[in-house]
Amino acid sequence: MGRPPCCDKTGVKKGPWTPEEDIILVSYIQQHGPGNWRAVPTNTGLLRCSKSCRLRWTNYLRPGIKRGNFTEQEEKMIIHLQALLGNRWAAIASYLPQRTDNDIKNYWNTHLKKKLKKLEEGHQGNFREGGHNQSASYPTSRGQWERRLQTDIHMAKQALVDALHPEQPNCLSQLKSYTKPGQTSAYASSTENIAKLLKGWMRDSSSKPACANSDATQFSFSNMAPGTESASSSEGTEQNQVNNSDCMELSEGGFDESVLFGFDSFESSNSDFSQSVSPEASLFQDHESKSDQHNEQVPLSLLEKWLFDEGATTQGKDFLRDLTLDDNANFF
DNA sequence: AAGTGGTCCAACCGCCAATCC
DNA sequence: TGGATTGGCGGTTGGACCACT
Repeated sequence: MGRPPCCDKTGVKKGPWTPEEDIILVSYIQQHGPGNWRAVPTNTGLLRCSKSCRLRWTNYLRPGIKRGNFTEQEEKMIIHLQALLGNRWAAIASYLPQRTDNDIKNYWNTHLKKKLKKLEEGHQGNFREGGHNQSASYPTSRGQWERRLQTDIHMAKQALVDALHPEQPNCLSQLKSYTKPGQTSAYASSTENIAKLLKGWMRDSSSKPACANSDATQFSFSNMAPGTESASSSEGTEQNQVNNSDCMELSEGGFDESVLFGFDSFESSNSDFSQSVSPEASLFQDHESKSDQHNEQVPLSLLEKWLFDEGATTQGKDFLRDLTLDDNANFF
């Protein structure tokens, strides 16, 4: 009856992953693609639970993950999606495909919660200083509450529109926002060893015939390439922060990483990566890419559709309907 | 230099719906 | 059909790191 256990509870290694384990996992996924996690520990010999392998892949090794500081736009988007969706980090992450739900959750818990709390306290403090006893957040009468809600919705609407329609920054400006001067990415430093270990192996793999799911598997190293870069140069911490698919021109390496890792096709193809994010996000991405092509932006309708389909709260529906009717008209 | 407290984040834990056999 | 298991998710933890005393 049922399936065999995914892994023995005994003899399962826990704790931080070593570069060697990463290499084993990534090379396995390169050959077989992500999925069937149950088979991963047994087929690779990794002393890890299948769940641990999946988490390591999705949160760290998966291609297309952007490391480093969150941009202002991402921050805004998280704040307002969190307001709309609650702590549904996976759903929120589907709108930020380069970020993992874990990253977003961590960022929310460590940065944004405090930030919003401070703002709220500051807001309340101002009210108290001004002689108001009521909480700014919770006006007592229904009329006040409704006015407050309308104001909040309007503000949220505006900020979400801002977040969804950033002035597309170029790579260098993104680069600046990802990394403070002198800051070293923990990811980069931790993957540096992986990169060193991978360096020779990847060159070999580039000459191997592509396997059936080569799209996905070549991508597997897209987020490792910066480590490779840093391994071969004395600095390059800023480069480590940059999403390679966005900023290939930053590559100064001796070989063409875009060819080696298949960056060119990464964003636009029907890769495993795009399939691995939610259908909504894929739609979203698809429209974003189309928007880029036509220099116009349409993602709001998709956000709206998704929330409607998800059975979002009536408030959310009203908000989005309002958003679509009002601000889209203004915006486009 | 050592101790302390705060911050950050990778990884684990537990729950649950979906899937398998 | 139903129990076992997987895969996905959100919450939480533990340790590394840093600033300050």
